[in-house]
Order: sequence, then C-alpha cells, then structure tokens
Amino acid sequence: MNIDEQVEYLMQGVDYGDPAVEQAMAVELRERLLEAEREGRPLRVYCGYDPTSTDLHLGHTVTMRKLRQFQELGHDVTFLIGIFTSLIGDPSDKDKLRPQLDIEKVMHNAETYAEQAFRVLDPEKTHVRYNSDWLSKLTMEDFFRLASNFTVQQFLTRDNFRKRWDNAEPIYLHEFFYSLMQGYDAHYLNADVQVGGSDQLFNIMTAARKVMTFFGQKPNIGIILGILPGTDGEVRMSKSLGNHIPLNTSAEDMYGKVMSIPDKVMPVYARLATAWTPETLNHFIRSLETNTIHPRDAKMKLAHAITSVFYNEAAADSAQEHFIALFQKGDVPDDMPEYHLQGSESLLDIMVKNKLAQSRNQARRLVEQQGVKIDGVTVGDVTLTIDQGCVLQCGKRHYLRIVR
RNA sequence: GGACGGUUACCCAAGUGGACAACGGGGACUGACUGUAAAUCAGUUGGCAGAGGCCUUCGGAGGUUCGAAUCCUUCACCGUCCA
Repeated sequence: MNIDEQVEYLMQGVDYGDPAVEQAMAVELRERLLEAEREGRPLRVYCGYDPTSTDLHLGHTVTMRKLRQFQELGHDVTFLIGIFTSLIGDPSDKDKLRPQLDIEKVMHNAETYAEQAFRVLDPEKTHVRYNSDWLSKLTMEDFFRLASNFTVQQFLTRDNFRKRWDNAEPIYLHEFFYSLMQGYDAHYLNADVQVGGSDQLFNIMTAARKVMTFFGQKPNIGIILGILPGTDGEVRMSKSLGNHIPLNTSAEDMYGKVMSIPDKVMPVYARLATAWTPETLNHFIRSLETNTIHPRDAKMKLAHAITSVFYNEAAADSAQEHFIALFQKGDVPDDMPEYHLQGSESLLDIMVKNKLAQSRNQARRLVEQQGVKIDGVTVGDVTLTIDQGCVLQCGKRHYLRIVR
C-alpha cells in the first residue's frame, strides 16, 4: 500500500462528527506516517479498555480491528487495560450501585478480556499494559498540575455532561478525572495514535492532546471510530441492553444474530465489524445503494464475513448452511433438548417444566396464539395431555423432543 | 446541617381514597405477510384456576379507613438546591 492507501485504510470507519476534524486528523496521520518512515520506526498506537465485564461482544472489537490494521502495517500496538479506572467504578452506570471491584477480580477480567481480544489481535505483536502501573504512582501534586490544564467549561461543553447539566442530573467530580487519567496514559505511553469510539472523542482529542502538549510531546492523533449499533439497529451495542452479539458463542449463533440486524445498519456493520479491504467494502456498500444485490443475500454475505473473523471460513460456511436449513427451509434441527415423559402429562406442565414458558398462563397464551406445534401440527387444545413421544415446537425456534 | 423533590411491573412512565392487575411508550413474545430472526400489520405481556372466581404486587415497616399505589407516621435509598 502506498501512503495514501494506508491513510484511507486506517481512516476507514471513523466518525468525528465534524468533517473538518476528520480532514485535519487524516492530514496529521499522513504526516506522522511519513515521519515514522523517515525515522525508521513504527508508530506507537494504543487503545484503552475497561475490564468491567468478561463477556466481550462485537462492539468491543471495533477498536481491536483498527489496532489489527495498524499491526498489519507493521506498527507497534499496545492493548491498555484500564485497571485503575475500573477499580474506581464507572459512575455513569448509576442505576445499580456497582460494588467497587477488587483488584483480583479486575485482573481476572483483564485476563479473559485479553484472551478474547487475541482472536482479533496478533498476540505476538501486542503489548498488554496496565495503567495502574503508572497512575497509582501519581502524587497529589502531579495531579493538580494535570488538572490545571483544564477548565470546568471545557467539560461542561462536552455533550454528555451538558445534557446532564441541563437536566439537573448529577455529575460527579471524579467523572472529570477519567479524562485526566486517560490523557496521562497517552503521555506515559508517548502515543502517536490513540484509537477509541466516538464516546471517547473528548478524552482523546481534547484531554490527551492537551496533556501531551503540556508535557512537551507531540499530541497523539485520534482515530475516532463510529459506534456499532446493537442487533436492534438503534442504540449502541451493550450487554446490559441485551442487543449484543457476544464473542463467546457458537458460529451458528453469531451468524444468526448478525442476520437479525435491521437492513439499514448493514453498511455500518460492514465498515466496523468485517475484515474487508476498502475495495470489497466499497463494492458492498455501492451494491446496496444501487440495489444490485438482494438485501437478504447482502446480509448473508455480511454474516458470513463477520463470523469468519472470529472463527474460520469453514465454520462460517457451516453456520450459513445451518441457518438456511433452519430458518429459510424451516427444517427441524437435529439436536434439541429431550424430555422423558412420566406417564401421561399435560402439555402446559411439560412446557413449564422445560422452561418453554415461565408459567402455565404463559404456556396457555402461547397455545392460544397458535404458537405451539406437535410434530408440525398446530395445537388448538389447551388441555391437551401427552402420553407418547413427539416433537414439540414452541414459537419459531424452541424445540423439545419428548420421549417415553 | 437545612429546604424541596423522587422511589410504580423487564425498562421508561401515568395514576394522588373505590370502576386498578394498574393508561401510554420501549422491549420481549406470538401470529400474518415476506426477502431472514429485516420492514409492515395484528395480538399477548403478575400467578393459580379456567364460565367471568381466588391470590400476590406500586421502596420497607406500621397506622387511618368499610376500602389505600393514592392519606398519616417512621425507616431506607436516590436526587436537586442552600450552607
């Protein structure tokens, strides 16, 4: 790749919310790439992660894929684990009073986190670091110096604070500190480039650059990536919202979950979650825009591409076949849970026992809504009892094999 | 420390003495249709029972009343403002 292709590749999927900023960053990135080449050194690139959960999802991998791209181009990548910040606890999650995580738990999370991350990143070429190593050594004096670079107004103009201020919602003082700490990370790592989601725009573009300038360094370039929406296609992917596609799942499940996204978010997914080259990507998006590809086929292509990032080609193939058989042809799956009949039992009881419904009333409703089939025949009678083996289907995708 | 406001079902949110198992929205689930688990439309969304009955739920505990999500007392938690 020549330098301009590199810039295009690395800027793929960015979202600064302002074309001028994007332009400026692209120019800076280009210059920095040239500079590094002159000096015969790789760029120092990093992204920070909060190990607050152990269950990574597709949304987390957006920045990882970007790091991966830098790795492919021979740059030096640091996977920074924000031990220090997770220990304090994130105040924006204020509905549950989250207990402050203890260090052991966080370290454990961090391990599983990195483990999953290495499905995307090249472990050989990745430095894993913990920001507690340096942040815990800062003195009050250091901290005050850092803080003197910022004004309250700067924070208040930040969108998420602004909104809460206007709505008279609480803004905790230590929420401001996150930015300072993140800025310090960038300084400590002497970063050329920092990658992050657009929720990190302020931390990366304002805080980190300010702190680095304060310490006489060249400010880092921010690669601010768009946010991956969840399977609902509306809000950002998050486990607590239940719209996530977890990494620790089967290829079949991942494929199926991608297939459930609304059509309109296909381009975003293509940009942020696949390993496609700019050409493939542009071709895909263009064929969607021009309707030269059937939306269903496009989504299948997308699901296949995403699944093969985390598994492999073969696994993605079989996930696709599985999907076609089950949902497009309506075949009965081969493997389904079994239930051993105790003599003769009522249908409703069997459903409740096997968690196909949470209560008898709910089971009853399912039957009334024509949602229950036995051996492919819709059940009409709520009081039905079963005394012989059969295949029970509840809704579209819950099956139970009943055996004597 | 003081003043005021809040706590309702999975989430948001109405309801301020009886017609409340509780409006509305989101989500979830089911059905129809289709291009798929997309989009759209319709229905369902406390439990038990199934001829319209019973039980449990509106932050916790007490109380007033024939009757409370609604009024009173108290406790807990959350928030805003003043100091």
